[in-house]
Amino acid sequence: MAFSDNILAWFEVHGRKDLPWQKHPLPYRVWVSEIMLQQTQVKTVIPYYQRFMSRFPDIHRLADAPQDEVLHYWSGLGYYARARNLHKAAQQVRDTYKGIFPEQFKQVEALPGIGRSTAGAILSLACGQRHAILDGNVKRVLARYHAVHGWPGSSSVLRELWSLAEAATPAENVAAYNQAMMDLGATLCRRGQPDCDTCPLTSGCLARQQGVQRDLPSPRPRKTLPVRKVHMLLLQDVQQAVWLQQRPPSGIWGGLWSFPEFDGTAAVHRWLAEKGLPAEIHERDVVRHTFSHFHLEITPCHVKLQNPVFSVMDGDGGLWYNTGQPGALGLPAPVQRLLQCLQASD
DNA sequence: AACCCGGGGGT
DNA sequence: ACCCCAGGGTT
Repeated sequence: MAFSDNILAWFEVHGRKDLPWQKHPLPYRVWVSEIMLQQTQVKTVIPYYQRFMSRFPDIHRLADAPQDEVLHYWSGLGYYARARNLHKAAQQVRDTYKGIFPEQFKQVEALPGIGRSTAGAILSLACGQRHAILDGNVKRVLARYHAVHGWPGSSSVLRELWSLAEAATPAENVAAYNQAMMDLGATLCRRGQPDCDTCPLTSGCLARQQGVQRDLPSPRPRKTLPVRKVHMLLLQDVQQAVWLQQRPPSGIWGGLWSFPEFDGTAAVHRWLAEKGLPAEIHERDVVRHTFSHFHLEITPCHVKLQNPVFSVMDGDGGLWYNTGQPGALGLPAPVQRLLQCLQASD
């Protein structure tokens, strides 16, 4: 029995077939789901996907929306470049392809945020074209089945896995096969506790035969993360609105709205003095937020204004954010948490 | 605290 | 070809 027949037979019985993006798998819906699923698990994605699709039901609605609103619907998912690229790509599809998602692999892969695996996933799942995919789940299944050692992020291992993925992809039923591989990796061939006893590939799995399934795929080489410290000014006006500034278009939290940042308390005092604002700062407990490549230690500096602000504090790309009637803006997860702390303490 | 993730961009 | 970057959730 061929590898793919085994997978397909398992999928018939155990595969997930009623995920929101599987009901009417148009390219746009599969595209949005694949971008959300790139760094995020299915369970987390589902509510975001539902909200996103009800606000942006088609490519035109997404392309025509302001970026702030796209980021608003992405807030909390992380990796905001995904949302910025998705938005930009929707505009490219609108302007270059009259709003119709292209069905040529090269054209799909050329869209921002779509690489080889995502292009393959969209065109196989939505259009039935034969393309291999290689997301984290498929990497894990293949690395174990063929006992491929080494970190999948290195170019040699990645090349090997792509070659195995291409070779395993059947000519027929590619959509079911690709979905099945992702499901198998997500539900049975898990990273921590693989359920080899119920796996359809158990007899041919080399890692299982060698008893190394828990060691594959090899983990990424780790470095100790540096710590960056920052002071954030939580400036609250008489109506409890909070001053937020938009971050630069790229980099951490690109395009999202956050508190003004400073190197230390002295810099916060200087900023307040420039604006003629009172200088009574209440430092809160440090909040630690971990990124992939550093820890961020945030010292929240709470300042509550007693008098209405008459000066318009523009020119800073800022706004007064009213938590009672929140606008449609992108907010990073720690900013949302700090805003909730403020509300709770009122 | 360590681990996972698909793609973009710089050198 | 080989780095680094990015943000959450899960274990």
